[in-house]
Amino acid sequence: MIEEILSSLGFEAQLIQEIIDSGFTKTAKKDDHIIGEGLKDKSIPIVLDGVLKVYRKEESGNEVLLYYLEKGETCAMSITCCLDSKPSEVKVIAETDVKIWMIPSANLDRWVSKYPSFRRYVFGAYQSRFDELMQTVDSLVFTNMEDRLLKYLLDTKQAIESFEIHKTHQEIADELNTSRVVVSRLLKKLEQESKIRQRRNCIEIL
Amino acid sequence: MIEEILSSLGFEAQLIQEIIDSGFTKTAKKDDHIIGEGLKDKSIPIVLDGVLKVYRKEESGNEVLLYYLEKGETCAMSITCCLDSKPSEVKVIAETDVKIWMIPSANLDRWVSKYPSFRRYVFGAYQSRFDELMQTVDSLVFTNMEDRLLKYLLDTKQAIESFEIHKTHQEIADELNTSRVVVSRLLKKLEQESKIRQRRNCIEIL
DNA sequence: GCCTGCATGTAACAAAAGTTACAAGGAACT
DNA sequence: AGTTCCTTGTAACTTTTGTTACATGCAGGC
Repeated sequence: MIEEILSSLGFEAQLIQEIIDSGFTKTAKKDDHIIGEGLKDKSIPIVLDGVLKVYRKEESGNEVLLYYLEKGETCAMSITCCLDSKPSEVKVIAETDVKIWMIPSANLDRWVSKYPSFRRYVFGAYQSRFDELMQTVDSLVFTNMEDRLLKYLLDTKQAIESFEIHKTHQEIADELNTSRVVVSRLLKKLEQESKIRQRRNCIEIL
Repeated sequence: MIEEILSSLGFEAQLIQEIIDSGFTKTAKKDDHIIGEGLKDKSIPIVLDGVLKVYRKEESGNEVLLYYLEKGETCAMSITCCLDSKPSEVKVIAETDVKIWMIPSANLDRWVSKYPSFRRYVFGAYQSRFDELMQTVDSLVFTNMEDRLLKYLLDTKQAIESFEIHKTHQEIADELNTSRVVVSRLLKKLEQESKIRQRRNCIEIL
């Protein structure tokens, strides 16, 4: 499985071998912490299966969802954190049960130097994360809460590959850093606009 | 001057020579467009002197200041944009008169592969930009407009290395994507709190 | 069936930010 | 000095978002 994914990322056979020889699989259950909370693994995660979610954390405990990481993707944050040995103020949580390939960060520099495909992958990862962050900024600066919520629902649908999102209003409020009442109010509005349908613990995207 | 700066970035002598041989100086006046508005130079800018500001742009014309780039810094966006040949939705403007060293992007991949110091520089640039973006996200999600404005003033003070900021309320409102009236209101409040002093066209940080 | 706990709905209010409109003050120019 | 333009101040109001408090409703265990 790991070979398949690495190969689909365009990696050279030799690089694939090196990655397989030096890394290991890690599995985690839904809602497990992958990064943050003191877990400063000196490793870069590549998602093999499932979905991770990346949060920005504030000292005072507030947090907000930045973006999802899907199959084949990696956490650009982790790369620079590892290279710099800096603790990051992000938190990574398993959105579903996940399988992750952990690459010890010691190899990174050598691989970037040696393998064009790895350079492409790493720079591509940065590009994707920048794009996601920019979209996050957009929705924060330029849109109201209703549109932000709708974008969140669509992003989630995309990440979990399902039209049914099993979350409570409180959980959604936490990810958007707003309050449950506001989420309930706006979901009701979206329902009246026939963009979603609601059941207990479940929102269906139409 | 360019040697001095490149050397202060920790670059090897040979790399410095290559950069000097393959790039060129570009000067721009305050308020000139460096990137955006169709200028898709296939080049990476390194700031030699002065300050650049990087905006996020929306289709509908709205925009918001993301961060400043100071001496020795580069635009991480440009790097990935060049590597991917993707048009970016950012805009870079000269905050002061500036001198910039332009590196043709064709050399990037080779240098990243060949020079450890260049890898460190590029990854460091990404790290810094991520950090700045995270702070931008923080001020958007977790703080009110007054604190956002104060952070903006302090960041600006830092970038231009002066306690006196020569901008109108309207200009500040544009950079924060809010309205002039709101800025005037909050600046008055900050003045009453003795955090700033105001004169026409000038805000003094206390 | 009947608790109990969690999830959702809703009203009423408060605070923050955005909008419109107009007044007033300074600077530059004739 | 007087005119004009740009900048800032301010009032009054609307809209959006957040808060508090309480009601309703559903699901699972006893």
